[in-house]
Amino acid sequence: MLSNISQLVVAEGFQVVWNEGLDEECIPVVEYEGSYSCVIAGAGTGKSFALKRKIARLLEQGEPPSSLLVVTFTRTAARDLKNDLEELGVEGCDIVRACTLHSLCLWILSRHEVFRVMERKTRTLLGHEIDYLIADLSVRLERKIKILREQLHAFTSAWARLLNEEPGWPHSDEDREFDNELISWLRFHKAMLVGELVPLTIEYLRNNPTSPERSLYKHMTVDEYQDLNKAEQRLIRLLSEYKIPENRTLTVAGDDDQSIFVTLKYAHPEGITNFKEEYPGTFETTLVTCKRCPRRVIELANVFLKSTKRKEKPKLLQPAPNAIKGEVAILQWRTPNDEASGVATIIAKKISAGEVKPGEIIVLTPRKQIGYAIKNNLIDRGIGAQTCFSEAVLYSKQAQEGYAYLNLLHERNDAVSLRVLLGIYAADKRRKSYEKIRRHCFESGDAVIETLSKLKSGELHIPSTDHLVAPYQIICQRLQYLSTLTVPEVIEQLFPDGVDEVAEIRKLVMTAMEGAGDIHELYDMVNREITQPELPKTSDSILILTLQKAKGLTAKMVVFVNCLEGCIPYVGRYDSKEEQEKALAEQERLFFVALTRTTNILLLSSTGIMRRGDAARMKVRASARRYWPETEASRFIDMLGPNAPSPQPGDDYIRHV
DNA sequence: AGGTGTCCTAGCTCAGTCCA
DNA sequence: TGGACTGAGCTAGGACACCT
Repeated sequence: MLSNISQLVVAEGFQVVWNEGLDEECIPVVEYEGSYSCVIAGAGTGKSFALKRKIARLLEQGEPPSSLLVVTFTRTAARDLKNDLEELGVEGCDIVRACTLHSLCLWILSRHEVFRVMERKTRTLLGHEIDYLIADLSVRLERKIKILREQLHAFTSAWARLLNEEPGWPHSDEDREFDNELISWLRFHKAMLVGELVPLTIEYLRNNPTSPERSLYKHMTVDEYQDLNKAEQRLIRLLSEYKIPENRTLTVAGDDDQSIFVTLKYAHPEGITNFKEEYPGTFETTLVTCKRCPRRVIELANVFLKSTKRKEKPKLLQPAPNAIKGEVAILQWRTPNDEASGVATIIAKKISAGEVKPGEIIVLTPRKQIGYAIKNNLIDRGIGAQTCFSEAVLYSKQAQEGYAYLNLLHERNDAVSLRVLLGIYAADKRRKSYEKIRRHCFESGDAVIETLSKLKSGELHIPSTDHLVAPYQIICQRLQYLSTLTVPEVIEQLFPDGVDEVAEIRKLVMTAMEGAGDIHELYDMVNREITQPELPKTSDSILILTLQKAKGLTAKMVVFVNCLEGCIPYVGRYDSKEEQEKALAEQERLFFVALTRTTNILLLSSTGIMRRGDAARMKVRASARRYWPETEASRFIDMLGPNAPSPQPGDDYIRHV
């Protein structure tokens, strides 16, 4: 479809015919010229395609590309969008800003005025760095680590949900004390929490109504709007409501049925269903013709939506007129090992029969463990497979240490990395001594690095800080040495080959090195990869991923493994019934997303028994009293209705492939 | 002498594991 | 199902070093 259009563009002298390749349902989305439009688009209804066309139309009509902003949910989506626009051959598309909200905020905040005004720096803390923040706060506030963690969680969630703006938001003195100490630590270390990015950007924009960022973009497009939290939706509002330039437009698109980040990121899916109330005069379109899924899948997905009983009138999908019938099968295996090898066998058979290519297959799993098992089974059969879970690259102390040095080579004054290195191999992170130094810094106005240098030279004396001076000396020497080395030599020093603890980060750094000219570029790339990982671009291997990662993906064949009660739906422990209901609703949407990824084949697979220990670890519900208890297939499979294929033993299915 | 901080160990809790 | 075991992660407290 795309190649037709690019030919068309060339043939007609860079004039895209807007309705070419668009069905009737999507045309109004592209043509609408008013201020606000909201596209509620069911799975596979061509929402992204329509948005792209709208952008192309704006550019062709002479809107300057620098006045266009497209916010996507992942870096992968932003990259794909730009590639597709380029393929369309629209002039100026490379200048259009297509990025995630995260990087938009980083960009806005890192402009010099913002840093000065806010007295903050856009240096976000990673997971292990937060441990040091907590350790230091535990000295200051004399509270236990566990309690501080809870308070930190409450702090970020309140900001994400804009709770602090609601009247009557209960905020105890203890919480306020925590907030103050937290902010003080962050200011001192010139750092911020990822969760603060959006609230700080909001604060900046609100306090500076004439800031250039507010009038920078004339046409804004936000994809996956249902996955934004309240703060993020507020930010979009701030960026779009300023009167200059005139005739601004805001287009949001998404699907509340596919909102899967409510419990994970406090997403606010009501934002899209209530969009027209919040933005009066909104032109709302609902897309229901699914151009992705086969008839059989659409039929089952609709039955599922109805049986969740979440809405009086569920938004049902319509098959496209030319939709194929497709294939859906529900398989059951005896044990998890049988499932892993059976699924691999099916995939191998389908590939050798020429039905699908490896790059057209995705395996969805609610748990990593079975994902790894399937990957190994596929590789044993000579088929390329890649797991793609959010693995902590910085899980080991050595990796954290190397990363901190890399950080310091990039920015010598990075207080967070210095803090990490000072306490890294001490069980208590040398928090008490560090607190002394911090106190001195507050009184003298010196930075940590200056204080430590003075302590080292003997110019200054603070009792009980010798334990910090010794590591500081080592850090200085090491940095001195590292700065004389070339980039590849630095990598060999920090992340040596053959050391298990740094193998993961070494892989990442080596890939980044290919595109990096110097240590600063290397750091930028590594940091971006760690904070905003991208899906690998593969055409010849099977992707094995979690449901959250599969957001926005399409594949010819989708295998959903471990379809077990307890895995999906997984409802953790919640205090209130209300929260539990919310979690269940999200699991239903997750399952709906899984169902609607395929263009041809959908396999749902589960096992009959599982070792008790494995079941407990994976939170699978298992019958009692046995070492190999029986497991239950997910209740969601029953909710596919009487027309769903009946579950069959996996081995029977293999015989018929 | 008394205070402070580190290091070390014992002990606690919790979750997972394993078995009758 | 229930009870014993194990290991991880954390904390409390003692021994020790160092400072005032």
